Amino acid sequence: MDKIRKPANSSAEPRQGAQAIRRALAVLRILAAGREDGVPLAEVVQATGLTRPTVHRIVHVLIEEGIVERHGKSGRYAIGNQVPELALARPRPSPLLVAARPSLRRASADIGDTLFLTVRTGNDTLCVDRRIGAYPIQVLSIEVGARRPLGVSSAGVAILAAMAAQDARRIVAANEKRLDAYRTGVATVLAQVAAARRRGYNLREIGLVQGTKSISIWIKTPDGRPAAAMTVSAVRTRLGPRREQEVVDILQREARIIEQNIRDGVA
Amino acid sequence: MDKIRKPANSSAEPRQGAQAIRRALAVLRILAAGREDGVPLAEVVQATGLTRPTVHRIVHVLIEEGIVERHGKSGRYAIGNQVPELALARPRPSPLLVAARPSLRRASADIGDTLFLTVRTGNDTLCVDRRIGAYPIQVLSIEVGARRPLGVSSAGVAILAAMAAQDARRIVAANEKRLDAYRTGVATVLAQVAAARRRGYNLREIGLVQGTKSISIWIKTPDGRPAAAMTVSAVRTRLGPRREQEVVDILQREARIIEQNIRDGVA
DNA sequence: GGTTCTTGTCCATATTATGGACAAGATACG
DNA sequence: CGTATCTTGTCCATAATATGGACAAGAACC
Repeated sequence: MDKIRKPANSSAEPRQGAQAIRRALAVLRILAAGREDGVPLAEVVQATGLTRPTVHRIVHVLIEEGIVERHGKSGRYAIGNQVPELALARPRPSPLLVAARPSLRRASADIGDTLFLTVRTGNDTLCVDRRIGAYPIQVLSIEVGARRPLGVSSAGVAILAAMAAQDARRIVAANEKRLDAYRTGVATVLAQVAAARRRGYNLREIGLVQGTKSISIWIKTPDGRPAAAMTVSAVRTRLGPRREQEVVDILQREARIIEQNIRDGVA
Repeated sequence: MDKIRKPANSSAEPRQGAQAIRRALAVLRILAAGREDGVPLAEVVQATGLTRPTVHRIVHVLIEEGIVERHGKSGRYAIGNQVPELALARPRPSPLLVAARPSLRRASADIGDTLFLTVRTGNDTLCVDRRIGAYPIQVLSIEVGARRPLGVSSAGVAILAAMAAQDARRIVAANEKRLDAYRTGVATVLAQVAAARRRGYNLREIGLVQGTKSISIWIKTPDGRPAAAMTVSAVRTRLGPRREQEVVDILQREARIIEQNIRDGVA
């Protein structure tokens, strides 16, 4: 009699026996979003959906291990020294960054406004590169290292727009608890995603900073899933309809080149 | 009736309720020592002292979470992309690095041989900076990011020599299982530590690479505990007794300056 | 086509992590 | 200066989780 076997863990069904580790990582990712300033315990509780004793325990164990630090005055929790230390084990920049570098240089020179490269990491977006353009007014709101729930930033909406609608919905739903903090919600995000999907790129008329406008173009890996987005942010007056189209053309051209580089294994 | 309270967790008694998380971190640190190439499962088992099913489970959960990667061909496990991503949350270089930078520049210029800055992290040493000197023959064996059990590298011995003998013994004992891989052992290491303590710095006549010689000077934090070491490595012929003393003088001068910078909070 | 590696999986079990409830500081307010 | 309202910290009985012994399946080597 044949035994019925599970299909050899085909990367979808979650492996069990490590709840605590997964939770610790969820906590870490929330702390990462707080950058240097860190995050108060209550906010970690809210964002992860875990109970307070659990978060407290996890965070304090991570402190003992040097993975998390606590800011003296504020009592906020932040990513600790050991994390960059562990990161040193990977000396080389990510393949994506290598593939994108020449394009970023070119596009930044051609456009002259601030250019961001934002990757998807789990349910977050993470800004991994920023190029300042030649034009004297630059939008510098987002810094390298900035991490947000997918759906909050212009780049995040673009990335969601480039995946199957169902996947996008699942991710946004998973981020629901975290969206409040950014004054948005599941419905708003999904509407933006739908609009971006129709348009072929994402346009944000009202940036996080008043009077700015952003254009985001997605970048897909060979398997067809979006891995990143390039975003141009500028004061609104710099991005009239005509120039908008110019910028979109440049970004789309470069996005295709980056995708080609990834396929060719330029890394 | 007064309740007897534990002394408010004075940083020594280990907090419990997170065995799995601690184990996962132990695994990560071993993987970090493997750098890009990674580490086979069996070696992680050996180094951590955990059972194989446990390590297997931990490692695979970390893969699902993107914290660990697996190298296609070799099947070795290595630190994954998400770790540097998390590290981006700490944009600023460590205070120690800031405090040490000018001294490294000066010492490298004065000495002309390869200069390393190595920090202690847990029970490991981690090379965080390397300066190539002007002399045409340079010892480049150790790279930035290299991680070893405390006691294996010249810098590690120096750091152990600068702490209370008892603490040093405890750390070396904790690393016992990992020392085999480097062809050394508890007794050898402790002998080297004792010699370095007497001398005031560490001297290694036979470097990991044949025909090289290393000098390591420790750097202490204001609380008196060693946090790092500066090491000069050169071909043996470059470091006769006279020049050895010169190099030691320079390194010791700069070590004191770095310690002063740390005290003054130059960061 | 065995022999010896290393890696992967299963599952009963004991150990561990969990979270409700309570406590203690901090900060604001009348 | 008391008390109300936060946020953070701790305890401990209990359920649920992680554990590891035993077995299985690939690789690699001869």
